[in-house]
Amino acid sequence: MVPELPEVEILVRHLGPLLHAKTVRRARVLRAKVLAPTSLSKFVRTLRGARFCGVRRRGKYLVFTLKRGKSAVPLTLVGHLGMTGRMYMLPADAPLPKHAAVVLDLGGQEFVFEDTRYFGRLTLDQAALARLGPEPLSGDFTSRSLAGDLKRSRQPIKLKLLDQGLVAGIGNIYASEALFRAGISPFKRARRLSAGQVTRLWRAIREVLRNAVAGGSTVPLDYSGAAARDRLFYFGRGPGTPDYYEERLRVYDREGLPCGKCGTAIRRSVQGARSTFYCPRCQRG
DNA sequence: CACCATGTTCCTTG
DNA sequence: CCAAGGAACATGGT
Repeated sequence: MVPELPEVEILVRHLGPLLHAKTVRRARVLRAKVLAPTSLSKFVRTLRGARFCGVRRRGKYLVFTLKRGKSAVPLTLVGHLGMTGRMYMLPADAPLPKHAAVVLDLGGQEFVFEDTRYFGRLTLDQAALARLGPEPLSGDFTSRSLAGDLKRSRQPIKLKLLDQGLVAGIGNIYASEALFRAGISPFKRARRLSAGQVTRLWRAIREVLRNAVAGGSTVPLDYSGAAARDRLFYFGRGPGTPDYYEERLRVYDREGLPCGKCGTAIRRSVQGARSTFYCPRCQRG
């Protein structure tokens, strides 16, 4: 499962207390690509001796704040998990994972950023944050602003929801889920949504994301992915157990299975080279 | 072996 | 200038 806003939110809450007040003794970079555009030497130089003071989330990004010595200006480290990224404290005397990209020595503990596909980032560059639209769970994201932004787009609404400049943090999974919840066809052009549909979509986006955060908060998690199933991103103890999070997804990856509302088989379609899942009966118009 | 999945950036096209 | 579409990235799984 690829991390989206809820998964990053859960991770940030988990990491906050673990990193707080820890000092970076040394930064080891095994894949300089994930630092881009920051250079390896600048990254290592800047982080050495810096002390974590906060972690927050913006869209799907993790934003770490650190301070060096007595300097009043905090420095910012921006992380993104891409598709397969993981961040966690390496268990004592565990070997480094095969695709470890960055390891921060915190003195007796090691913080690891691993990423099999290396699409993720851990960088001093903040440019990506400036391109993000409003936080969906904040007051900046309103039904009115959403309506205004959708009016300017001819894209199918499913694709538009993936635009991080429209609203930050929705990915392929929750885009399908929000549209199902709102009862809107993924193929409908953004500008063609009625006022009522925009309001329903706005509400559905917030509910779907909030529920996922709540779901992930109440379940035992495995942040490293070392277990047979990665519990951070499956949110549960595995297939067949009551808390298995994927079972709470209503349409994503459920092609051919009956819709929970009407029993019609869920369909899969491809939009912009990505899978879209929807109920052809509940999501007309 | 060929091909797919997938978020973001970059490049091209309209 | 802006919206939109598609390739590229990297690796493991099918």
